[in-house]
Amino acid sequence: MTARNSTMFGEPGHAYVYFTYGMYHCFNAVTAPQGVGEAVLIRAVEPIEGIDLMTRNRPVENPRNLTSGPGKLCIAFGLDKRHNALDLTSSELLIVGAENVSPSEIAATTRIGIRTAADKPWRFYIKGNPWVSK
DNA sequence: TGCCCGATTGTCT
DNA sequence: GACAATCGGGCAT
Repeated sequence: MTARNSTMFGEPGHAYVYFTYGMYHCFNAVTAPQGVGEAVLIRAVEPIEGIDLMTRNRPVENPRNLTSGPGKLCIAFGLDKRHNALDLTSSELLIVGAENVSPSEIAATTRIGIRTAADKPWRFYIKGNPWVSK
């Protein structure tokens, strides 16, 4: 645990937003009890509402390019370090509800974009969904 | 105090 | 498919 990643060791259900590559932010959800360093990186989302606002934040010609990466979706959502440690159940930044996706529709593959533990099957997405990151 | 590199992205070839 | 952009954290001196 360091000062930078301390929120990942904090209360679950909170946002963990960190700055990387000198120009991008990554949005994670803390997923383990306090004291355990665990979080899930949101690598991509399917834009449904507020697409006009997202496009203003991140002008792109193809909507498929709007939120199809961890850095991209933070730009489109306007997320930065100010949102670090926000409560994802009761703040301005929420993760709500869920589509009724059955486990059989969810694919698990090896992780991408990293060197450490790249062989772990910890990358999850809805099979056939065109909004998945690459 | 110095130095390397990062759950990336966009651009150019 | 290779590479530059860009900067603060984290580890080595």
